[in-house]
Amino acid sequence: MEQSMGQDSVPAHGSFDKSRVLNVKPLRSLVPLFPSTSNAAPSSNVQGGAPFVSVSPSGPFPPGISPFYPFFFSPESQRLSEQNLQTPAGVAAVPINSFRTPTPRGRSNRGFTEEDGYSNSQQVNFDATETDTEEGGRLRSRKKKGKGRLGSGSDVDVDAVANDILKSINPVVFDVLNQPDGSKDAVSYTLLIYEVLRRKITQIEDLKEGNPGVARRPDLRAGTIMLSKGVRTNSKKRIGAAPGVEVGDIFFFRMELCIVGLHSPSMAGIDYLGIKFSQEEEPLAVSIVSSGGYEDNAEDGDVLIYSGQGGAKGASDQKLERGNLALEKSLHRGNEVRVIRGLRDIATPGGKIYVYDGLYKIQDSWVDKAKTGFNVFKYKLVRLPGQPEAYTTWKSILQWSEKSTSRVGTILPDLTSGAEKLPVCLVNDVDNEKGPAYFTYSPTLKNLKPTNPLDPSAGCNCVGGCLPGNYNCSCIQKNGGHLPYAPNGVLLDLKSVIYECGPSCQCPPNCRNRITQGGLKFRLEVFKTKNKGWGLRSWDPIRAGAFICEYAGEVIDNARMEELGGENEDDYIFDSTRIYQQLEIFPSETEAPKIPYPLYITARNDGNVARFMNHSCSPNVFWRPVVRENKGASDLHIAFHAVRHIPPMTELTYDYGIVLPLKAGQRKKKCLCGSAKCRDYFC
DNA sequence: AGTTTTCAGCGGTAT
DNA sequence: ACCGCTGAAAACTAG
Repeated sequence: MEQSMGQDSVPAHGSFDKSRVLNVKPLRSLVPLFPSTSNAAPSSNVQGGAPFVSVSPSGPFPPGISPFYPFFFSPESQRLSEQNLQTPAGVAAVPINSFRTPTPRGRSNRGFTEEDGYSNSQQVNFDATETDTEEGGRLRSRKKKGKGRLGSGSDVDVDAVANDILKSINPVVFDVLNQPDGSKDAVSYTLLIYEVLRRKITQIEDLKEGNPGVARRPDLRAGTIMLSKGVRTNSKKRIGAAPGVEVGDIFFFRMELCIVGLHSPSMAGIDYLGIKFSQEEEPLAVSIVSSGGYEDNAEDGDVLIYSGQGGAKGASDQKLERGNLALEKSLHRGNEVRVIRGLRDIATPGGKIYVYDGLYKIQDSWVDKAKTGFNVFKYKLVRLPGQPEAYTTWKSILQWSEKSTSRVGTILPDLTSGAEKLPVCLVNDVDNEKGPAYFTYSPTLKNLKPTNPLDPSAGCNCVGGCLPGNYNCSCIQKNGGHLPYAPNGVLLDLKSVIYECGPSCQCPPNCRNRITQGGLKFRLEVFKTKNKGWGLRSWDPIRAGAFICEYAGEVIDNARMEELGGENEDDYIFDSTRIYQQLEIFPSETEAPKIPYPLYITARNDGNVARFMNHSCSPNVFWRPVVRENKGASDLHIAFHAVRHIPPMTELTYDYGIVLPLKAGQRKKKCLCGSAKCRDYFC
């Protein structure tokens, strides 16, 4: 049964209403910094040349390319936004044509030179004419494909689109990627670009029905394109940590490990330095992926018994060669080996998740007999001390799932009192505070006033659900001709407004165009942070683009909004009119966000988990306006999605944005996000 | 749940 | 240039 979408569901059943939690003043990350005065110029707040710009995620993309996340921007638009730093709202839009302007050679190439000595065939060339190496590669892969995939012209589409996407990346990004050593930014950019490519390819493939039986692998296609164009980081194989990849980082595809330089083989479990490349006399192991495919076992979280490779699926003895030899040599050498743990994730259907578990050393090796009776090499790896928790966090969560009592610091097992499909627990393991201030848990928007339809229609008629390629679907039309979500529900592209199906549509609740209407999909918890009051995090891994929650609360009008400034300040306001700093590299656009109309929500008295999300200048969550058709009018909601893959127990944060100009009496808050790109305050 | 099918990087070896 | 190996991943089959 579908969860009530009513406007005012406030579950308060039983004699004790647990949704009213103890009365303690919430802190969030709000510490008043300085009273707003007219000359409190934020000059010192713009660090690292990152301007506050008004960002519209819909931007000058060529036809057929819908931008995915707001981190692509043409050099032209970037220049404009810098020029218009002081008046972000008045920036002129970049004409679509300007996108097509050929990037000057020197510019587009400057990110990739031969200085790493590795990129012989990796010089970036996004021009329509392909390089020799690229041509060769494509011919070769065609040949390998043989009879498959005949006549589908999909390669042309994909390559053209991929080139257009890569061309639209800010050259500054390539400067970062081109550093011989990786960095957090480089890893982040690489993965974001990969997501864009992969999803775009998914979308293209999604459109053409047919070709059943042909394994479409957008993950591999995207990876290949990036590797061939040199859009990657840590391309030099090395022993020890891969700079920019942090212990605990999660990945959903083997190709992701590859492009960030964590583990280069696309399939094999052991990565090693061969004799040729290293100056060494012997091969040395660099990293392993432990996926449980062999008869491995782990004594505890810090010890791993890893099986060697080969042996023809257990039908013959393994030999001391390749990866096995490298592991043996590394045992004697005592060098560090990166370990990636592959896990089966229940939430990800049929999917695996890879957790970077940090550096290990090989302590022992022996020959074992497999069940089939053949020889298997075994290696005992021990985790180096002093590294952040990673794999053990997953094991802890598994334990909590089995019996909730084993979790220390639990205040409430479910602060929603059943209002959500999944419980949201309340935890404090840092001090004695018993919970945030009173509020009523409400998963939906109250006081929602459907307003003038943006694009009048009676809703769609897709009785069986909206499907890609159905151009008769009015909802698909409003989204520019395709569904905004992938089959697994992640947001595929980032228009300024997402048009979902609504009450007026004929499609069922499980329609793929109703992703934000199904309630929580991840087990979230509200927890006490060390210095920012209460915060929000997830027990489950969250993939980039996944829907997390909407901003619930009471919709208020502009007049009421004015009252809430100054003395009566409301720390639980969502204000769609704020100005947002570009996310990381983001931003693209120069026109203001095209939200249909200003939306103000207060979650002080009524709200959902979103009210606990703290601000960060380097957030891992972003929001999009969602419009749903409702009896000839439009409902507007705010949906939060993951910017990138978010490991379990990582705090969820979004950019609160800033108010320009500050209202009378309104104060700026000292930002405690601690990110390297912190702009010191927010509103 | 198992099986089948097509994947793509990279070390090693042969040109 | 090729060969061959490989703890992938999706789709399909069977139960």
